[in-house]
Amino acid sequence: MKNTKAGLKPETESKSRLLLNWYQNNKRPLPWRDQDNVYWTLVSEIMLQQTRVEAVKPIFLRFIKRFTDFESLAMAEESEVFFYWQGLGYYRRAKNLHQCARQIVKMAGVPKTKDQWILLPGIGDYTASAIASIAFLESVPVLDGNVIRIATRIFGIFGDPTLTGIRKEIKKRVFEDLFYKDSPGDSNQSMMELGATVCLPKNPLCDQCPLNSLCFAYQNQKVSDLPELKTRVKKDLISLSLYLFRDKDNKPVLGTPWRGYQSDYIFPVWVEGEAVKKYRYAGYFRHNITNYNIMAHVYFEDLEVIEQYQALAEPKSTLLLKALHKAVIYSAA
DNA sequence: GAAGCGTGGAC
DNA sequence: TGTCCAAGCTT
Repeated sequence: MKNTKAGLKPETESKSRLLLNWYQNNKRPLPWRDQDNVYWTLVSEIMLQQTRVEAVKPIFLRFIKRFTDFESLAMAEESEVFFYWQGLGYYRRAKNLHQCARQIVKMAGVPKTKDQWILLPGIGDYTASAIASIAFLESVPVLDGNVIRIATRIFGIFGDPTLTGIRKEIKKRVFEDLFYKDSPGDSNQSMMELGATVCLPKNPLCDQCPLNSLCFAYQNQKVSDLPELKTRVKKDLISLSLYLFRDKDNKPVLGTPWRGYQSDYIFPVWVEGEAVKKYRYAGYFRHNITNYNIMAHVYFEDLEVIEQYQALAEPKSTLLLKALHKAVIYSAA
């Protein structure tokens, strides 16, 4: 009855051990995985917040090539850090990561424990636990979207997982049954890897799951009913005017009179007095962000402002790139 | 506790 | 095309 490399016996082995064994045989090779580089671990964990692995890969490689370590990142200008963040969204993460590097280089040494990491900007319970367990082997479990999904299915935990009570129950069951305390880094990654590659939100690959014979949802036909996530609020469709113009310093600017959105990186604010300028209408496009579906109408001052913008080396949001594209198409026609 | 915060890919 | 959503954090 010895265990083979193909798999352990579900009847006799703990779930945490089964999961760890599955992970060691099935983990994806990732640029930041098994590298013993705290800086890389930090950068990857921040980039992976609410972002898919495939989207992170190329940007991570470019980022660490330009900013090779904490010192290199700390010395950089914020605008250049934003530039290398293009395509990931949530630019506040880049701002906080940059600040992390600047704080860390001033410290006596790199933080080690979860309690130390969580004090840094943009690092919450999940990220602090992930770094401490993966880079320093601190025995602390993580609770992210993947872990919540696999745990609610395996144990049959119903109810909104964002509620404190449900969350505590998930955490308890994970700690008791899924987390392998002697191998915290790999154990945490084993739970997340299962959620990311097998226990998918939709159409999960249950026949490939090492825990299917022990899974409540699979055994009771409840896989598509868990986790019980609350439905999102319906997004408002808004009409928005975007203006490409030069400010008083002759610098190209994207302006909008709308102040309903709280990101001055995505929507630079309207400059008072610009409304008196004459604009040409280039057309419209759709842009969907988390809480709004936007119908954007593009106006531009003249052809020169478009050329100036294209020559500008500063980072451009996707919204700005779309607006520029629309103006270029119009001009060429 | 709930809302706000981006982007690109899958379907 | 629209909808969903992916290794969360902050206020």
